[in-house]
Amino acid sequence: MSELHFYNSYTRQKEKFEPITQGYAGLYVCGPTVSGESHLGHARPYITFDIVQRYLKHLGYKVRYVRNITDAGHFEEEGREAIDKVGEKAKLEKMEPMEMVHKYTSMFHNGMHLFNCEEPAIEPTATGHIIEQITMIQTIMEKGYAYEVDGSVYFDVKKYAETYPYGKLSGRIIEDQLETTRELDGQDEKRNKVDFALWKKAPPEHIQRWNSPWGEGFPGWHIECSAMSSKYLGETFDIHGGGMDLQFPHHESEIAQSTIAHGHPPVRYWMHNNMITINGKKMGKSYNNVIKLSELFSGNHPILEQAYHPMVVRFYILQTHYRSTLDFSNEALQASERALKRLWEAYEILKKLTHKGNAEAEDKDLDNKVINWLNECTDFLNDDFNTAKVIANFFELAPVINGIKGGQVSAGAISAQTMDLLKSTFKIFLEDILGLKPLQASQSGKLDNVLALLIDMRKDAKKRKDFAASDLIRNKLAEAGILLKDEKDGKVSYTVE
RNA sequence: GGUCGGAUGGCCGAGUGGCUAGGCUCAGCUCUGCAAAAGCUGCUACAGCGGUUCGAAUCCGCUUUCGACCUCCA
Repeated sequence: MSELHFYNSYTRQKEKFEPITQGYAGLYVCGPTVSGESHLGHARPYITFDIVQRYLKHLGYKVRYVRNITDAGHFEEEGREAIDKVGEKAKLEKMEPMEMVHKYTSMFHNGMHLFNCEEPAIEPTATGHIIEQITMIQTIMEKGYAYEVDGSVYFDVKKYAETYPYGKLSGRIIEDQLETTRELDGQDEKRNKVDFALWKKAPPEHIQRWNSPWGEGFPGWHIECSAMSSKYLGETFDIHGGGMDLQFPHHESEIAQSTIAHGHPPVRYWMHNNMITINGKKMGKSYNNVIKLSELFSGNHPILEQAYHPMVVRFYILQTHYRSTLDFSNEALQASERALKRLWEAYEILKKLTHKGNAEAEDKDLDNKVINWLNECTDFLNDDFNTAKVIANFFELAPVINGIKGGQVSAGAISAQTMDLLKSTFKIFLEDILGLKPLQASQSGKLDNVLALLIDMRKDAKKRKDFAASDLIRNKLAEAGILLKDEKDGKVSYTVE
């Protein structure tokens, strides 16, 4: 595809991306609730939408990427008592809510940094936008779609559904929702089970509380995203992203709130990433099967056979299309680790490769293949961000690069121009768009010098046919995580584990 | 129970009507003092049963089976 198309969850089909304002793209992604540490499952949306954001920029759009931090009390919609997740956890940890929120926000940021996810342009917090949320709730009340009961305010979904397509995004039928209602013995303040809270009265023990026209309380979960996205991206913006599990009720509610408050739907394109599963089950708090990011990176978890580098995890996620489920296993991660190492080494070799021979390609057939593999990468991303296919093509190219270096492929097989294209495309796709980095930082010159000495000593030993000595050097270095490789031309290179 | 989505080779995973992705593993070969790395070659799969079609992993139906959402969830 020559233009960007991607799957719109709202219409359930792939659509061509046409921004509201030519040259600009607004992207809102539901961020983390910072009442706990992020886990592997959380990594997926942020890596997925990092690609979206990076690719839009690559296409020349000026992107405003907004990702919120939920630092105000979520509460259980159907529970009889409002449970403030942030406040409850803070009490458990004997911390001020803000202290705890700061702690987990920092950890989240650190994780994102390790994954090489670019920072959003704006990262608004729910607690920083209480006024905006109250204002929006008031607007909805004025329009007659919300009602107050004893200090809490609820959105009237039943009334909304009479005029608007409630349930379209998540494929739900309002009547079913109403019928399957199991009333909670009249203790429920809501007119209908389907109604959701916009504002919740704070019980006395509740830590996080703000003044409002309805008394002290705290905002509902859904309203923060509506208030903040419209504030920073406008009443209608281009793309809203998040995990599939947020489709209902979160995103459905966002649509309802914004539609009433602003008179039209808020979002042009909805995007949802699929879940990461573990043994076929979604990774999530309620399943007790989460692997926290710190555990993943340290290997400190019963399920983990080893530590996994953040880039390996990123690569592993990108090898699967974002709308497919992705099952965690040590085997899969380890395969990704080997694959990434091989690919990256080919890239390092490519950087040092200089074109030899005629400017014209000696092997026209190969030259055309290479050009085609490179050009296809754009088509793949244009077709619903298919990073899996992009990566597959780079694995087609790796043997060509290694072959040129190893002499199996003639140095002038591809044209000088193709060589340049190869180099620039690797850089643009691997680094800029896929956001990959080498597994370890480049080594200091000091290590180079030390190794040069050892390599020389080993060379001498080999000359004397003292293989015991040469193998000793190689084996000891290998134990230390430094692998020597004897190149064809007599040179010796090394890689550090 | 309702709604929706899957089931692809030893493992992971692309793929929507013909041109049999890719990765990892495994085996053989080349290179090497031996290795490692790299290269080459091989392993040809689409849950089952029907149907549509000249032709289906890909479309339709049924069956089996797994999962997601319906409550907080990325």
